[in-house]
Amino acid sequence: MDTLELRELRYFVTVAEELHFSRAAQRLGIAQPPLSRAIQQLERRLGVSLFDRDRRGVTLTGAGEVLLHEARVLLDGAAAAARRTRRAASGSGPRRLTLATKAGANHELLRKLLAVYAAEPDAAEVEVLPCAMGEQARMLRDGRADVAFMQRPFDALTGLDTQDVLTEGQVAILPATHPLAARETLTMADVRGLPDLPLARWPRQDGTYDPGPGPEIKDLSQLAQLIALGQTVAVLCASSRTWLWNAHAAVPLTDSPEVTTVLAWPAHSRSRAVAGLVRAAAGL
Amino acid sequence: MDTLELRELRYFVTVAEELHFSRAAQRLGIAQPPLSRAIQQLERRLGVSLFDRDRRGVTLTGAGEVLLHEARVLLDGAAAAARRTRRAASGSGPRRLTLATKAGANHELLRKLLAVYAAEPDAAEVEVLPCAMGEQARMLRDGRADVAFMQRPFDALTGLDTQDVLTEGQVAILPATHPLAARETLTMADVRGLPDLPLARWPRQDGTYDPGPGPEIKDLSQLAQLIALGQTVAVLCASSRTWLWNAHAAVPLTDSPEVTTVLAWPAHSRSRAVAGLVRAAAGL
DNA sequence: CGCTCTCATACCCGGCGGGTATCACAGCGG
DNA sequence: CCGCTGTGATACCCGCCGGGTATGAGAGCG
Repeated sequence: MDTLELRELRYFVTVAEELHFSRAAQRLGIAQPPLSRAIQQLERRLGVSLFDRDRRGVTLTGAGEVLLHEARVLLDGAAAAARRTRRAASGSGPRRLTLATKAGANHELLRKLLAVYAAEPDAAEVEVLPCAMGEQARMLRDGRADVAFMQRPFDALTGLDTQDVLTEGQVAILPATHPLAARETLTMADVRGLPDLPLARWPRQDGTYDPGPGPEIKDLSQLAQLIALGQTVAVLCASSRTWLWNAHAAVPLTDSPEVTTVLAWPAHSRSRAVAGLVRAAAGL
Repeated sequence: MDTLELRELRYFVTVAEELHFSRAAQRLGIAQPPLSRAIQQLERRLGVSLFDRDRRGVTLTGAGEVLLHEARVLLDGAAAAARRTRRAASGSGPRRLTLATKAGANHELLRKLLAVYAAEPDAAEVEVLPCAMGEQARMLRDGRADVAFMQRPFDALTGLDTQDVLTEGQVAILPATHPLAARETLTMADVRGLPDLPLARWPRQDGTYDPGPGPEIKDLSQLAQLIALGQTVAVLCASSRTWLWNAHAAVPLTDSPEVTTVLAWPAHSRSRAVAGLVRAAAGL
């Protein structure tokens, strides 16, 4: 019948990644024949062929590609479900929330939100978990966090629900000694392609960087250091001013897109505590 | 270990719904003892107790509530994954798309979108599937449709990604013979609480209706009929004008919230065809 | 033509998911 | 106070299925 099992999906994903039954079996810690059989069984159940095994190797069919993606989502979801359940049990209970946030971003706003929320009658205890650059989305998706501070349009918000909290412009952060630091405003064209000061590069979702001359940034303290040393410029949202050093200068950009800080949570969350926090955020 | 299995989750959900092991076992078509054992095993695996079994009945623990919700999402996801995989295989392939749309809404816009998309080099064939009121979301979630026309803020878009297509005001649709039909504009206050003409009521997500004097609407043809008969008024987005009868009159509302028609698709979709359609929609 | 590398097939075994019988316990009516 | 009823838990057995090993069947290749 219809009754997919996660074990089969785990097997399938491994084979689809390796495109090689023996290697996949090895990675799974089982022998090759049972793996072949499991995949055949899955194909029979779905009534669909997932791999083309012709001479010279195994390839995914169209349906296989679809299932590969679906299966990954499901497996991640299962791991998240387990984690959320464990967290709900282990002391934390529904009376405790974990909020993930960018390491260096907007403690003012967060403080205000937490203060407003704490005033609610049945407010949960909120644990704030600063995390690396694009890490919040993963935290939410895999169940380690209940809610997160993120930024549109930078962060990938797919599959998350959001509540806008604050919209603001961006500023260029440059060394205080740089000639442009004295200007009242700048344009993107001004900061892009300064021969002496390449624009810093952020990691994309997958952790890679697009090519360019600027340094590859891993976290804010590193960026701050590099700017102070006069080695790079960065473009950040205006509230980044809160953590600037003396050696930094922030100049508003007139033509950069606006950045909206949002509170984000997994689309299917039904936690009362999250709902309360969102209500508080909506009222800011 | 960590290795949840869907069979266990199915069992768990059934017990959680029945709050009674014997009845749950009956519904599952197995005997009670294996079911008890399966649940115990699940609890052991998670290291969490999911039910309180004291004298007089079984109740969910906090962690149990969390897992119940997570498990339902996962099981729905698994069913959707199977459906999507089968659809991807059965002829349709990635070269075919199913678009769900409200029965009577905005064929103009849809025609334009389909025309623009069809002009793309590798456009897929699009099958349009008109469906009942709030049905599109379910269609997307359970894998029967790839993409849908929906409306904000009416439809529940949780867990879906969207591309705005058109924003417009709302109009009151009333019998052509009604005194207010001659007015240039109306306000919400005008149409709410007309003694002779109660406002039509739409189903909510769960299929229930909020209380009120007006008739409970199931589909547009029914609504059109009732308005023509002079039995009700409705508030709809401006593009509803396309399907009006002679016996209807549409009068713009000045103070009703704007309605945005959006193209929506499951948050994790990676289909090239969907992406193409979204691109076409973005360019409208 | 064999050698090798693939995945599929054939076959066997042990564990686990399923069943039946029974227990332990709580409420309850006599 | 005592069975009776109905709950979930325990004990035990069985058959199937997931796992293993050995081998087959093609395809490339020296």
